Amino acid sequence: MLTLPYEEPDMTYEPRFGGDISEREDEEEEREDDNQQDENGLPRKRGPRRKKSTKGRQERVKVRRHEANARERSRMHGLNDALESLRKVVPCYSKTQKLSKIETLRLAKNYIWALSETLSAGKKPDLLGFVQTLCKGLSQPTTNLVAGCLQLNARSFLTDHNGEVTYPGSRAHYDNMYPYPGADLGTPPGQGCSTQDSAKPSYHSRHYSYGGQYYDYTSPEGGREGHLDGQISPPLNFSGIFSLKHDEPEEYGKSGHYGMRYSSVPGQGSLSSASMYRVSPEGRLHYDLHLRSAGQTYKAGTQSQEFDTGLIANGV
DNA sequence: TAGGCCATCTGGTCCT
DNA sequence: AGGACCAGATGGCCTA
Repeated sequence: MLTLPYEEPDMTYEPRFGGDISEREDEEEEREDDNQQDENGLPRKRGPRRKKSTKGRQERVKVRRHEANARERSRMHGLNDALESLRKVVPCYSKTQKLSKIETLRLAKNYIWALSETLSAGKKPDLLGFVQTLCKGLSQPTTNLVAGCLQLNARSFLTDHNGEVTYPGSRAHYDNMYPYPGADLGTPPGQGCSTQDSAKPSYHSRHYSYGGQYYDYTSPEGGREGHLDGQISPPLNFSGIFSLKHDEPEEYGKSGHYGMRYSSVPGQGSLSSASMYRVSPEGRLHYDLHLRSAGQTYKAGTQSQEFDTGLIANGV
């Protein structure tokens, strides 16, 4: 929040701007400080000489304070800009429902951790585990937001009272929770936060697949995939596109960028036997892993080149 | 209305 | 000396 332009704070002194204060006056006052006794007549202590406060000095102090305030504002704006950039590359970016600073940092940390785990494991990630990692330590609203992006029921992976996620740890568990994708995925796009429990999807026709099962699901908007109300980039979307980041900030196209994308768009390429997901032909879950660093692009899932993490590499 | 979040000011500390 | 960085204080805005 920006407040009104800076106004002069009340000072205990009253500097006069524009006053005719000369350096000579200060020099004279500094000479006064050379006095061997303090104001109580006691011998002057060692240490930096206390300069007598004058209007000119007060004015300069005030000006410096003013400038320091401006620098501090600028510095904080830069910090906030960086934080905004971070918001755009972590899952669940929303212009209308911005993550708080602390939640952004937590989610970013979890995101990095989850991606690292995925890479080091060298096998397909368990979605539920991935999301649980993402949501670890996050507040309930943010957890709901992530759930909304994924269109999962947050209750299924909420943390316990100790702040630890309760992780069922099995695909069977997940399948039991969601025997049918519309049954309790609950949250239609755009209602991911806090309203998901009450949302009853009755509009399923889009292809949906996970864990070898194949479903059908359609967004209430009539097919605009991944559309969330105000969420211009639902990076984690479970309703046809599972995308950890599907709009890429410009700056990350220029420099290094890590991103993952899952897509079920038919005809966008199939997976090899070593692919992350294999589903029905109509709803192939396309998995991409983009690792862009120093101008290089690593893409997994569309070609049959082995990537040393176990993923399929392309363009290496 | 309380609590959360935020922007800003401010003074202290450290570094160049 | 001056700038960067930091943390505490303060007050405004928003939401449950």
